[in-house]
Amino acid sequence: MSGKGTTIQEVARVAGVSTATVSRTLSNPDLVRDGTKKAVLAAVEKTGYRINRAAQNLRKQQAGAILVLLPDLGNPFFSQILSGIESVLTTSDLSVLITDASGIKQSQLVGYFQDTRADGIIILDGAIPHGVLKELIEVVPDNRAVFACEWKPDTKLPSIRSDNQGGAHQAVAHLVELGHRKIGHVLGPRGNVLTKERLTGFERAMLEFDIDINSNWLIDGGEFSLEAGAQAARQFIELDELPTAIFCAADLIAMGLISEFAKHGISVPNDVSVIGFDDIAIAYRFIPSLTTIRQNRIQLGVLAATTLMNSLSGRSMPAENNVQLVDVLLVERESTAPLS
Amino acid sequence: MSGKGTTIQEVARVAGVSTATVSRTLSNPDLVRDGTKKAVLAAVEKTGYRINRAAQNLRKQQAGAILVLLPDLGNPFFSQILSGIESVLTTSDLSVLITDASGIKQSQLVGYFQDTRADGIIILDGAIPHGVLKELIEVVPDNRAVFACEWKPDTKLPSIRSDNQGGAHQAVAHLVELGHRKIGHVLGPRGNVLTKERLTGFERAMLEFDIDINSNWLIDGGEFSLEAGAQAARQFIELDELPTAIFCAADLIAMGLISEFAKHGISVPNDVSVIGFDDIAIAYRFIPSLTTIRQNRIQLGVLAATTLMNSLSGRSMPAENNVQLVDVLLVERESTAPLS
DNA sequence: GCAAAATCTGTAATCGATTACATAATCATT
DNA sequence: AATGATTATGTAATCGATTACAGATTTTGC
Repeated sequence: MSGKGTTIQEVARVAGVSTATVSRTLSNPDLVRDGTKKAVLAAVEKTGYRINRAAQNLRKQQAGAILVLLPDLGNPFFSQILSGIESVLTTSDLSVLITDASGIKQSQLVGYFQDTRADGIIILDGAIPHGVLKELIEVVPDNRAVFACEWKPDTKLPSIRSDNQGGAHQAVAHLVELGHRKIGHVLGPRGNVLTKERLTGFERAMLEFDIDINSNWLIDGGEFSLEAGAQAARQFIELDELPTAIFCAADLIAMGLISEFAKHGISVPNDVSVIGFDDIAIAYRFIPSLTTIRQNRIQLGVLAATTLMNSLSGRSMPAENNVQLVDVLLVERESTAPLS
Repeated sequence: MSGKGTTIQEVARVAGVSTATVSRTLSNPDLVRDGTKKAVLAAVEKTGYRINRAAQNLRKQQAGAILVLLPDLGNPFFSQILSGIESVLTTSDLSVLITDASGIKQSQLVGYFQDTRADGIIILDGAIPHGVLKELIEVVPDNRAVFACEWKPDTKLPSIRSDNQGGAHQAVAHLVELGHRKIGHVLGPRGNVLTKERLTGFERAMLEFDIDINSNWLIDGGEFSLEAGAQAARQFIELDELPTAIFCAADLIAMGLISEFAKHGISVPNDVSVIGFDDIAIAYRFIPSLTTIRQNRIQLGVLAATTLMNSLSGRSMPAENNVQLVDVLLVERESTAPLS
């Protein structure tokens, strides 16, 4: 009944068997005879037994938890990915530890593994410093880390990501279809892989559509944030000529840009069309509602968690350079319009 | 050097002392002589020893983690609170487990304590069902749970919350100051404590300013979400007369409302002023930028974590019905304007 | 310099589950 | 019914840290 502090010994006593049998019944039922099994389960029920994770973890030399490393807990982009991760991991007995890379010291990160607080890690932050990652990989076996969303090009950890190039390409294609040929691009953080991929997709599309890239219209946002977009808007305004359409590397950038444009009397989409990337929740309700490239964030989370779980349980060894690409989707809304 | 799997035994051997001394040096240095201490620390350094948490937790009968229960991981409102919580707990050796109430079954929640995966819990979800909470309180000692942001009126757990009534009052006062007297209110989820408090603040202010409340303008949003706001807008539009100002129980509601108004040609703040509650990041960049009541989310998180930590470590017993009220702040932006 | 008090350190039990190995029970075969 | 093969269960060591208790060492007071 009480359940308070019942141990496996207690259950064994009640069921009239040894602790070994109780343990087997619970974790490897095939090994025990039906009658015994029933007796044990009855005893478990009666005593309200719950396993002691600390003891189990100590014995099995595991942590029972996986760590999720976010670049920024404050960015709404990540919450749905977390949902996806959670939904997978809670079906197993793994807990989810979440930590914010911004505040963390590198030794802390490695520490999670060294003192067995985490069995694996999902890295959502491609900006993780080289040194930290190197140290991490020394301590953490290959099969215990995966990248999701972002990644580091020169590592061989598995990576789950959206089709960023394809998305950027779709964005440009959409703008071209609307008649635009004066197209700008606000990039994300310098050096970020997503920035690079989306830029590559942008360039490929421009080449394909035979449009010259005007380097004045290629603006370095510096980060995936509202303020980065606002800052980019100010830079655009200083120019002699504005593009007629702008592809932003993130929804937050796009919204910051549109907002700052609005403050200067530049109207989207009348004066300029803007397309974002991500499709965060607010995009649909922004004014104007934001045309964007939707990332399937739930699926990114689910795949990352599944990949890690499988590889932890040894069910499938991750291939080196194993990349899972998740499709993106153009969502047409009101921030883009035909060239008038 | 390696650090891989060095145990306290190894350190003891290297330092030429017993494991007891190593343990004491690390967790209770006052008990050991300076010379010995130095030798032990040198050995720790040399071997790269990291404590094994599972072993420590087992022996100390603790989990080394606290659980944060969110109503909805997808809501950006919570991320900063998490930052606050994290910042406090990582300074101690506690890990942060995060879980989403929406998907969780009640037994799972209690399970975190029964199998010693969590030492304490921060509940950010006042909508937690009565049954679950009751069960939780039976299992979890009083000093191991705190409410943050939301709470249940009929429990005596400590609670850290914003001054919701005061905030609502400020919101109305702001509107009245701008000359408005036809004031509406979009409520949050039915039965939610925040909804009630903010409604009470609204009513108190209206009474104080001697304005009758028009029940047509009191609209039940149903949840704290963009769609709730949009739905409320549609209800307003059906009415014979619109209020000149609307206080929304959350920023998301306000933005949904404004967005839907815009789709119907109703302009904010020209046709109607709108004020929100929370001051989430996007509020400043929404078009129009949103006048709102700012909650100090970081501080809410910090206080919640600090309160729980103190009470876990026995440093301060939480008083029953211990409520810490955090001040809110009116942030004037462009979604409210003088009555024309 | 010596006894008593105070401080430091070591021995070994303990936390609760898992599992290698040994033993017991059951089954299959002739 | 006897044998060997198979399956089920029990015994006890183990994971790595903490801590009660005892024993050793140092300090204090005179």
